Amino acid sequence: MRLFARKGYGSTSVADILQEAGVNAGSLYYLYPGKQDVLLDVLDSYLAGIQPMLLAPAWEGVSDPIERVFALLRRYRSALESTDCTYGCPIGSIALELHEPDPPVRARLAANFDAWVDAIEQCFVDAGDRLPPNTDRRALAVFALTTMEGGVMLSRTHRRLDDFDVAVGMLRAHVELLMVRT
Amino acid sequence: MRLFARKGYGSTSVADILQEAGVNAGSLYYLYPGKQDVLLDVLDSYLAGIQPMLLAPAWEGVSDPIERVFALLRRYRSALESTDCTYGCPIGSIALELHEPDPPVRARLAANFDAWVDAIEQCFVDAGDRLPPNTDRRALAVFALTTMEGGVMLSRTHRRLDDFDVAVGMLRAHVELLMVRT
DNA sequence: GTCTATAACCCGATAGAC
DNA sequence: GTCTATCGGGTTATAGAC
Repeated sequence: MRLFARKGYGSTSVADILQEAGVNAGSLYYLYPGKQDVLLDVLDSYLAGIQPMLLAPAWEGVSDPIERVFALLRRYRSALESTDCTYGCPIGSIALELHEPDPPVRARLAANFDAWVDAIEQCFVDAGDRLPPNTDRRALAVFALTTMEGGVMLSRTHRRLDDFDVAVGMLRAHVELLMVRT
Repeated sequence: MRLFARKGYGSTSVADILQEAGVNAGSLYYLYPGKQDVLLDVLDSYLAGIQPMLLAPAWEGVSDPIERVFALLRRYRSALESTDCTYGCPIGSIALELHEPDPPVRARLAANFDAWVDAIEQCFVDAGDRLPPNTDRRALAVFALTTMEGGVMLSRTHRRLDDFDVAVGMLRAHVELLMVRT
């Protein structure tokens, strides 16, 4: 998980994994048919960890549903900040690294995105009548994800937090415009 | 350019390039010191092509500056549509594929993003007083780029246009909310 | 289950003839 | 300038001892 996040899937060799794990080839291939199955396991772990490893820490002490959206985005900001903007979202990185069909991999990437969007959609649902009644809360959640992923991409490229902050700032402006107009 | 867009940089071998170009190794290495220099040249070509190859066709018959923003986004939608959502923005793909520092590559990716944002910023500037006077037009342009890149990422992963359309729809909603409030 | 050694292959890059 | 042939090294995966 650590290696795929830092170097991507293709640039991580099996030898890298063996060294990082302090294990020899025989052990890995005893557990996994091949390298791709390690990735599948990693992606399953991300999915299983969304609630306990991502949302729970991000939302500690934050009960307001709208603020929870931005508290989650702040987690990604912290990841960028603490790595000098070298990595943000590992799912997004692998998603754009994937060029072959690879259905099992893509299905798990999609499941991760879906779970993320589900959680944020629920925040906007919980916001209730603070948003106009006809608000498409699912669409807002998708928009939050595209904003985060796009912001991470630009910040990683420019090696500065600016673009991420600008994108999230615009998202907040949009949500606040919606709320004002209720 | 074609290969890097379809398969990414790492997954494109020099042999692939030679075959696609109908050329032998000696010729390529006579012109380029190595594979990475081919990428640099490709990225320079993208930059040089932004106006004639991307903006000009997108904006043919579209003079309204706000509509030009969405006409450009429609080009990316077409790219997704005509490839069954297998690729969208080649610059974004390479940007997230890049994990080493690689300053010369990153500088060119950044230059491509900057040129894109510059062009869209100019659209929002040209929109003049249709937007509130204190509108941060640069921020709006960055937001348009993150929306496109995030939308492409999700649509590629899900292999459907939905997420791209939702993200762009939200961006349009935001711009229209701004215009209504003038 | 874990080890070491290695098979089989593909990679980027080079040498040297023409 | 372009060709063919190949070098040296890294890749995933496997074989077989323990």
